[in-house]
Amino acid sequence: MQKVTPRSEDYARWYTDVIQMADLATYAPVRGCMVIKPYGYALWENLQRSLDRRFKETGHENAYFPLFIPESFIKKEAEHVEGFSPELAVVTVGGGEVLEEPLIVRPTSETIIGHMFAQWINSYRDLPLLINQWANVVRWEKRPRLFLRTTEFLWQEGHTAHATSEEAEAETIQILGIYREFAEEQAAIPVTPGKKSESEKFAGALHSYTIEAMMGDKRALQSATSHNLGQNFAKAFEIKYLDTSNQQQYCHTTSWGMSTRMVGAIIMVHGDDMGLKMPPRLAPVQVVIVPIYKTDEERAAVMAMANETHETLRNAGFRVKMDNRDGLTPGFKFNDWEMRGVPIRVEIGPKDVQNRQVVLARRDQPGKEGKLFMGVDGLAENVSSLLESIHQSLFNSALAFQKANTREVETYDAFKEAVQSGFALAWWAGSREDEAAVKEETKATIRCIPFDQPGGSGKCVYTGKEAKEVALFARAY
RNA sequence: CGGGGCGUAGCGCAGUUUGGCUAGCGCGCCGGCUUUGGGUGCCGGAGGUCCCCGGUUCGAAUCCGGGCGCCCCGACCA
Repeated sequence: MQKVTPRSEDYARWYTDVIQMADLATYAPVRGCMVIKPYGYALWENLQRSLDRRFKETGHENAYFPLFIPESFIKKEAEHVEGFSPELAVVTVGGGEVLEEPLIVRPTSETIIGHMFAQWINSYRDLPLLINQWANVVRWEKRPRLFLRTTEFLWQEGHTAHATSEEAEAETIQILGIYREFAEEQAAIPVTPGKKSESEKFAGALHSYTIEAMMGDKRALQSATSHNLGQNFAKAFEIKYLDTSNQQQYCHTTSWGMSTRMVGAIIMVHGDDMGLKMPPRLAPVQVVIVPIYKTDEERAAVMAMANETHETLRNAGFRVKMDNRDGLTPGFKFNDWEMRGVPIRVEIGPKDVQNRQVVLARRDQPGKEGKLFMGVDGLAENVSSLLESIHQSLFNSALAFQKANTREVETYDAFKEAVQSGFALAWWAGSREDEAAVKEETKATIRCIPFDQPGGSGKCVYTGKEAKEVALFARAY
């Protein structure tokens, strides 16, 4: 097995190396598409389970809508069609015959779900309608990258309808809170929640909200979005209800999503030159056991204790893997599991059998410093607190990195320097055109207007006009 | 869509300039021995439409023409 390209040498290659060497995914024989391998899919499933639980706890229900959307549906909302038409995959032939109306392979499902909502909603009593679907979508991207932007990707898309503008806004914000909580508490990724600028918002939305995270190369990644669609789609699809005074009213709708892109975030936020670091709460394998022996005699004793340990930890509810592969040296296995990012490795050798102890090695502290001896008694408790501590340490170092590379800037010169490598926080009162000019000159865009504002006012970093809000700028994926 | 690179074993590549013997190497894979507390070593073996089509030639991975595909950088996009 060879080593990954160091991050400092070529970050993009490091990223694709890690994905393939850690066995998360591989290129498919179709341009821009990937095969998610079992280890990568297991991570996605853990992520899915965790998010799904949160959606259900807040009253949402899962459903499933068709992969194909009639072309005319896409065209009903003006901004929506303009935003998405360049990246649509279109089916024109079915069963050997040219279709009367082409079918779009869904790039997102606002339109077809809007069409169904119009039929399902009649009365204020039908509201709110809170639906989520887990699905694949297709966007014909010009420049695909594994997990970050693949032609086909997996995601969840929530779609809700409400009686009032206030309720729709509250839903949009609530969901963003769920995404933030998920990112921080499950994936150990600190994020900046905020509002999208006019030019960055979703095609057809009133407002878009986002959580932005800083990757290991100091670029930003939009990790999830939540949109208040206002009445735009309700009007396009006639989603109406009768209010208590028997008046027809348009609904206020929302949509929100998190995708397999999140896997890319996990790789780029935590990974190092030895490979992945899986956040413990989502890790497909939380603990790997590596038995070490020379003779058959040793093997019998070591395996007995290794199996006992395996069972103890499994019964305690951990995701445990026994690496009893023959013919591979311990050193090889250590490196292999470090590449895969398993948070805790348990080493058991003849010496440990004698002393009724094991060696625990933590992935976030490489080498000897991360190793500690631990008695077999009470192992499960110790593993539990160690996993917690690893989660915290991953989160803390990601947060420290983000803070160290985020600068508050007042002049445009300082701004330009800051966004070369990192985030810049700056007062902003510019127009859409100003934003485009900044992008042209620096490649940086407004990632969001953070919820967390200093208050008061300041001087816009670009126009010099009086500004009431601070924007977060960065180069983004 | 613009620029660059590449297509030869599962993966990474050499060979192509200057056509010629049975198409090689490393990793991985299979078998055996050896080794095992930080990427063991040795021996043997399996594995190929040299991207595709056409042409030139006694002879093409190699030369000529056409096509296809993928990757990277940029523009676009969320």
